Amino acid sequence: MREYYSITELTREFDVSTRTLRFYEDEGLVQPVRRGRTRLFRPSDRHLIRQIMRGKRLGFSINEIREIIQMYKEPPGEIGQLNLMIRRIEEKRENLRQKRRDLEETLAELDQAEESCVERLVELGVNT
Amino acid sequence: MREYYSITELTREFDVSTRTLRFYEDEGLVQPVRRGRTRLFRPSDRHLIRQIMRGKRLGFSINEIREIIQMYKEPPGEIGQLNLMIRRIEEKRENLRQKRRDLEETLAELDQAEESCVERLVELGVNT
DNA sequence: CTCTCAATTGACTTTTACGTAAATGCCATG
DNA sequence: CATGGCATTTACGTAAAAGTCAATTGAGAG
Repeated sequence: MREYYSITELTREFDVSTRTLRFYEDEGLVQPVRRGRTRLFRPSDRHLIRQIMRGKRLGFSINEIREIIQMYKEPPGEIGQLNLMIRRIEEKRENLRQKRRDLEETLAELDQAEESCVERLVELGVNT
Repeated sequence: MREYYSITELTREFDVSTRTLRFYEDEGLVQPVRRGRTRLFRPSDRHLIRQIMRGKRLGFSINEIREIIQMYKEPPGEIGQLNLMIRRIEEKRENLRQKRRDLEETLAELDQAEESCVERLVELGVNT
């Protein structure tokens, strides 16, 4: 496992701009270490970026992504906090399950749409 | 089946503002008929709004939603257009399948996170 | 040391998706 | 008829998430 990644390496890997990665740093989503002023991203930062991109593709806002990332971290030590955390996780999961339903419905409708197109194509093919 | 819905009925049903529905009209996503200046939404408009909301929950932009809605419509009559449409639909489906993978991964990680919390809770419970 | 090139910082701009306010229309009800 | 309750239009505002640009800076090659 590599120890450090440069910012441009990661911009290439994830197809984002340096501006974006710095923005994520400003937002506290990643904390690359510094050698002088140069950012050195560790594997853990890289993994976080992967999770951020996933969140983005799913349409989560930066704040929501921040929340989700919080959940991946070490569980808190206090019982109240733990219960709160569990409740939040359950909420997010329900949210994701809703997205999954939306997704399946949309896929189903697109299947239908494609079928209509293919049928129409067959009709046209037959009439030629 | 109801013939018409008022704008406020729909704002309540979908929990959006009138501004939003008018915005969707400006964007050409719905075309309610008019009685005088008053908008009358038909069942088809209502169905479109449902699809729009689904798209939004999945993180699609207005433009992407517009594209998807295009796909649900009557297939075009010309062969070239049909083939193009089919290709586009396939692209969207691939896009959705990616989202599904993202979603499953995120759900899996949240499962893990919750488990960690519960374990931690058990430890604390035992030590008390 | 100088040159160069990538990296950084900070400021300003842009796009998307609405929110909000003001002024006004339409109409049923007391 | 005036009052309340939706509706409409026009216009300006705004938050999120970067994009863009300019001015520096630092580190390594020669």
